[in-house]
Amino acid sequence: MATIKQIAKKAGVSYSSVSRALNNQTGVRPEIRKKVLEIAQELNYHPHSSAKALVQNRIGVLGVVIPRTSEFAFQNPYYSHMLLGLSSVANDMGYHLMLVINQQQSHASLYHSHLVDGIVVLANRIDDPYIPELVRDNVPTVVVPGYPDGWEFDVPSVNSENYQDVYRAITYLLNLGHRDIAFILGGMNSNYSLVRLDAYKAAFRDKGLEYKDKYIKESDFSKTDAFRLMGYLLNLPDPPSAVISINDATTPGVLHQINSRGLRIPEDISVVAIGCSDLVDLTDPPLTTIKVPVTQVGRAAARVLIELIEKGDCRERHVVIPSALVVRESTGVWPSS
Amino acid sequence: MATIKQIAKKAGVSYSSVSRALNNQTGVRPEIRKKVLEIAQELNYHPHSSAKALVQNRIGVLGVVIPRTSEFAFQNPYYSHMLLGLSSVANDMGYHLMLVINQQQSHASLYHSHLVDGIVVLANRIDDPYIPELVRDNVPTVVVPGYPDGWEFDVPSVNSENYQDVYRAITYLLNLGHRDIAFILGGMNSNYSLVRLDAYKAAFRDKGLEYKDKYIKESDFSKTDAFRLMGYLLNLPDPPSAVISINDATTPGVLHQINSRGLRIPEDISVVAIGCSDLVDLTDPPLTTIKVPVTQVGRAAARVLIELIEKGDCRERHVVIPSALVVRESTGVWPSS
DNA sequence: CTGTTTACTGCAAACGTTTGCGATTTAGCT
DNA sequence: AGCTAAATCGCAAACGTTTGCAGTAAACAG
Repeated sequence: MATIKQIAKKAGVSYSSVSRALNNQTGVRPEIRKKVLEIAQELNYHPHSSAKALVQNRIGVLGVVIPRTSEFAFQNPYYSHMLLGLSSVANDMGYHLMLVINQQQSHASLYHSHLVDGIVVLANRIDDPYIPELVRDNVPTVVVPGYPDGWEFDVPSVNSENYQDVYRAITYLLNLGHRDIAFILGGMNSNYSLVRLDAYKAAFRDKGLEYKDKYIKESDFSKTDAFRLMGYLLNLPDPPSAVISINDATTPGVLHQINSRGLRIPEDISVVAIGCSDLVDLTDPPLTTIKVPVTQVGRAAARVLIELIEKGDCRERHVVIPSALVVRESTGVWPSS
Repeated sequence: MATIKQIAKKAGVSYSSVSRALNNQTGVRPEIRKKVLEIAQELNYHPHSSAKALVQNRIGVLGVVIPRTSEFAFQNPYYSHMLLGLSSVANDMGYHLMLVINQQQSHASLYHSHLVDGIVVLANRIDDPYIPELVRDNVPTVVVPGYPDGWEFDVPSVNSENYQDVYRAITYLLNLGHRDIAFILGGMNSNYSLVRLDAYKAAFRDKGLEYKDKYIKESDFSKTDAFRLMGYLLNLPDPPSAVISINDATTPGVLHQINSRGLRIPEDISVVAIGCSDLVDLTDPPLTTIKVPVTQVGRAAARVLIELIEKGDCRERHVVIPSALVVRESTGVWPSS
């Protein structure tokens, strides 16, 4: 492995000059710089990132932590899209990505051992015990999604319009005449579940209507569980006339349950999906969907984190990426006949 | 940030003793060891990984590179499953994961700059220009999937039974009476496409039958393209009676095309899917599937790579993870009436 | 009590960089 | 030519560890 000293010896200059030449800093004669660069090329020189990190106190790596999650949850295309967004910005800004899934120890230790310069926590849970430590220790951190308003501490976050989206979707369904609208949620420690349920309730309230608790079901974010819950709902004496499914993991389960009973969408039941998967287009009929711009969220998260690392602060602590309710053919007026 | 020197000063011992105590090496009095550990705890000490790496010439990170891939290709649950497998073994063995997507420079530079101790290349393409460099420079490397037999160089690899699976599936279809079997492939620079196409052809040949080139279609691994190609196939004067779809990205396109024409599965056309997604269970009818054990492949890849890093060599250079053809209801005898 | 092994301890070098500072050269002006 | 300012250059320290080696103390055997 070639080092700066070897280049220096071969070029007949001191190694501080080599360093300056390689980092194209000022204070080195053009001819020397040229010569150094040539030799570096020839020797296939690559700077030793650890040595560099040691003196500069910066390693150029973003930690991406995905807290303890089940295997089925990780199948969610959410993570792929997010990683793609994070990676693209990180690449452009000269950072690498360290991926940490299901790690059993504190997030902060990654930072304290100088493996990463900052951390983004994906699919953040309200009860994640390690976030307070990140805040206390001043670790550059971005959480996705953010905490509800008025939370006890303030961490930079990136969100899509979780609240507005669901609010719009429910309002839309209410306007179509639906009143018995089921909501297949995830666990209530997920910020997504919390915020989206709030929006669900608010949409009813703002129209002077009552939602019914029995139509609100917490899943474990798996297809299987969504299938089960949807079965329960359809077995009710007064089954819902519409259902909204919280993410790409639950939607297939919901659809499967509906299809397996031979129910027609939207004549017998309207369906609204939330997610980033474009599998929804596959369904028959195409699903009315809250299309979550996950890749964009990932890009923004990387951007904010890098700003946090480099400037020590960020201009916008809570970024919101706009999204949209895409109305397709799985929703219809109620009653339908 | 606490350092070893601070601990040393506080404990009143030399910092070599502290180092030995922390790495529980021999040669330090039990009482001192205890004291050191207490102080380390109290000071929230974390070893500086760069400093460690500098002297030990080992950073404890596996590079996971996903070569230039399109956004839609990365949606494939393949990657999630793989990362889960890699991560679980890496965690257990004390390694971290560096995720590199779509990087524009050579894979080897990651290693040369000491960012990683070794590299696994996912969804390796036959024409990836950076693999030879990894081989030449003796970088600990595992590719998934491997190269075809007799390839010009030999890189450790992990595969599922790509060949056998397709061979079995085609044989199964032939036994059902099918002769016009379409194959929706990916690009022919993908090792998956190459190997699986070989198996397709061999299955025909070994039964003394002829396959027809017109039923073999190369997609770009996208749902959209699969939809288009399936449309083309169904428009033929003699459309295929069965179709096999190469991965989780193409299958939805294939199904969508079939469904949108109101064709019945398996009465009008039999379908075999290849993939790791369990979305296939969602379809009606449930799909006959070559279930690819991607997470296992990921686990094996990490295991081999770590062995390569630590021992300098590995016992088994080409690991094959067994998989299975799961026959469900999307395949039937032909002709069906 | 002496000699020998064993367990512990600390010094200092090494890993490959960056960077402040002083020394030296070069360039620019009169 | 003589003076000043600017550009270039190299020395050496520093970053936080690990580790070989030599030295010291303790334990043990004779």
